[in-house]
Amino acid sequence: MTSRYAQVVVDVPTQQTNQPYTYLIPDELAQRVQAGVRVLVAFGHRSVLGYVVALTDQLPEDIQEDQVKDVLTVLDERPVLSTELLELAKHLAEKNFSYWVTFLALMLPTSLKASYRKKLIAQPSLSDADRLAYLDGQQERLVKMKDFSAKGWRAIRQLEKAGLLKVLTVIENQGKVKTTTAFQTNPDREALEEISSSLSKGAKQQRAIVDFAIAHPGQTFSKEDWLEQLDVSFATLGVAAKKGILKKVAVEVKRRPDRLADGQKDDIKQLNDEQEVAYQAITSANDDHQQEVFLLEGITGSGKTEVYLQAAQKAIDRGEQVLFLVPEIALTPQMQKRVEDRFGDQTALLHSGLSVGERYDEWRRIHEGKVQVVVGARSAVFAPLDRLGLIIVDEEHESSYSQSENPHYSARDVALWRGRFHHAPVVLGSATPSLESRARAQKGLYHFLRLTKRANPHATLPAVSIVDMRQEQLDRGDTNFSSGLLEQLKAVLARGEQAVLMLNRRGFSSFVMCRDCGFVPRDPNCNLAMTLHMDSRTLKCHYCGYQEPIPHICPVCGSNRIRYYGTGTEKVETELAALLPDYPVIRLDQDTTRRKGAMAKALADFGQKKAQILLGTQMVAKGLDFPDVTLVGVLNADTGLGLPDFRASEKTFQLLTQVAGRAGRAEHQGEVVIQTYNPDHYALKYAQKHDYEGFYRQEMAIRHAAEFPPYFYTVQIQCSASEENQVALQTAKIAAWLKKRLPEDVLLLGPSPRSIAKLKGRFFFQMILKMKKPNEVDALLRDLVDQSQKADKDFALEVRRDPVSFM
DNA sequence: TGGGTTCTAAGT
DNA sequence: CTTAGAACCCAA
Repeated sequence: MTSRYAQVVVDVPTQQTNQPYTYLIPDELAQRVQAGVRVLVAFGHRSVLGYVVALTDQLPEDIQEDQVKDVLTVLDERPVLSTELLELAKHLAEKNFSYWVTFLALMLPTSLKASYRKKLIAQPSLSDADRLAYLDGQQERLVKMKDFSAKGWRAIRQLEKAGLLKVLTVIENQGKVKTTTAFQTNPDREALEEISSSLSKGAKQQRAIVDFAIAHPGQTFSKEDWLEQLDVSFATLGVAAKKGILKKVAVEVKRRPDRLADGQKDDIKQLNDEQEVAYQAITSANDDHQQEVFLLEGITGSGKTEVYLQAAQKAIDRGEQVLFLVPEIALTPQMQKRVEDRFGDQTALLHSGLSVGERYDEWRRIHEGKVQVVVGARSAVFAPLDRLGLIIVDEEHESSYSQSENPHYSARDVALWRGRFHHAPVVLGSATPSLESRARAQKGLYHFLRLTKRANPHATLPAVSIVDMRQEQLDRGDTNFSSGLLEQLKAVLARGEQAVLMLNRRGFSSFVMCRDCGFVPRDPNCNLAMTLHMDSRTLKCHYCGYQEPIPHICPVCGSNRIRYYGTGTEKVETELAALLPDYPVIRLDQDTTRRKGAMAKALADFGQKKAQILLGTQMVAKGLDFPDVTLVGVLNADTGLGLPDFRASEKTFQLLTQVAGRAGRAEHQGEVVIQTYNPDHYALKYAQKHDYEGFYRQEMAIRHAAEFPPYFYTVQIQCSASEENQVALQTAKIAAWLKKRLPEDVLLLGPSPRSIAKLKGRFFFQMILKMKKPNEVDALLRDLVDQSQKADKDFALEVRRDPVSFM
């Protein structure tokens, strides 16, 4: 029994259209209209793409039968979105102050997104002049909206009204299927034998083809296979096709992203007792089909990956699928390789580095159910898997899991949602869990698992030393290399081992620091590092807007060496070349890795020991595993601490722990040198001792006292416009409007300008709300978003729940 | 979002 | 009085 109506969410991302509309399903489309297919529907005075979110036999109460229009066409043979994803999109739109349709579109590969075209068709009485002007002299023409001005379109509508022209809306399906030429053998044996007998004696190749065809009746082989198997040319195959021995056919080939697997099976490693406990816990949760979330806290090198992979294998063995999320796939090539080695062709890869075609094909392999494991970055969390049995979120603390542009969402939260939906266990893994997750484990909301030993029993944790750069500067002047680090570096190089040097350059933010005592000016209200604004010659707090002039003398020690802090990899490279002229350096930063594949090449070169020194930004901290690296140097641990963000200590601790984990992963003892102007900072002290738990306790106490997450929830309201006065004024108005309506226990901080007040010709202001209960102000914020949308066009407002950074 | 309607200011 | 552009509104 088919339904009468379809509930359709139309591709018009606005507040007043953020709801399903009811359309009549015409009889001839009854079989094809299902929940999750894309359709073309008439909407207002035009045709738009829509997503069928449900089928129904009932009309909404306030809608009359005669108001309902027909579904015009169906674009998909089978649903592209499952009921799970339809529901998830709705949930995310509500939670993140966005639109249902925005998330529906986000879940599909770009090639399935709507691309509207107009088809102009000349009618017989159209004048030649008009035909030339609008149709290039053709009978019909496909055009985009922007091909004509408003005036042009008005003229076209006039012609349409006069019956001289027809205008149709077309939706272009951008998903192009790639094909290759193949040849199918004639299944008719008798016909083949007849052809065989008619061949001349000299036609040896044709005879070989016929014999092969008789041996493999009705089978299809790609042209490459033919060329290889029979050693014939493409032209010969063409002749065979003409004779009727073969049939030329087009076969679909799926574009695949580059594989890193080299055909070697990744060995299944013996789990140690801690790994075994974790593995058992995760896989038995899978047995009961109870939804459970695991926080797997394991020091660097403790073999979390092996636990993931074996748990994944178990899920696959019982016919379930695995979703494996990594922060940025380009930065974790070694992880990608291990998954591919272990699971081979059952794996699909999804991330932003793929071409549109590759992405579309990988998505379709998943959609067609040909894949058991999906590895990917943030957006892969929407992979169309319908038998999910395990979700892994590796490095769960990474901020790249949160999308900071519209629509905002956190892939980690989506993973938890999908885990609940499928009753599948979710494993959040990290050496340095986010405080939020660790606190939930503390409360018993997550099952807490710990790996405290390195998986390689011969590998020990590196010895970490902290170098006070204030003293170094006094002794040796302005330098990026302390004598201690330089000495150790020379020793490592002499032994033929390798070193990783990290220059911490997080964000664009700049701040002021005293070179003598390490003092960083902080604002008196929030105790956060203030950001340098050269244009106004002031320091500003980005939470509360407090500002003061740039000091010229350090208020603590009286030194005049208090100034802007920041340095680049290039500068360091030059200094390094002067200090150690005989050793080549591989540089890894945004400049050197912008080109596709440049990163992988640099890492491969380092792996083959073409250079002994790897110098880079934070990206060297992630997931690299080179056995000969025995020294890690952090040139400036402080930059992270100076960020205007309450997470500054947490991020610094995570980064230091992570980069320290690159040293001594095999038999050699590793060493880590951290250079800093704040040698007594607790984040550094705990990183030195490899003590995450200690850091966690101290940081939690600080967050509690300062009323920050995870004790409080935060919402960021960001306003922007092209005129500075305009934003300032509007934001102040909104702040006043909010203050009147906010419940007493919700705190409003700001408004204040962002650290980069002007970006791409727009000015930014922000406000922060702090509250005890997560959803206290949702209705109010929803209201605010609605109103701002209707107001001034130039003025934009974004609401971000639990922002990862307050830059 | 886009297309229609309506309002407004400039053009003949 | 006509016309072009901007502002506003609505959609099953």
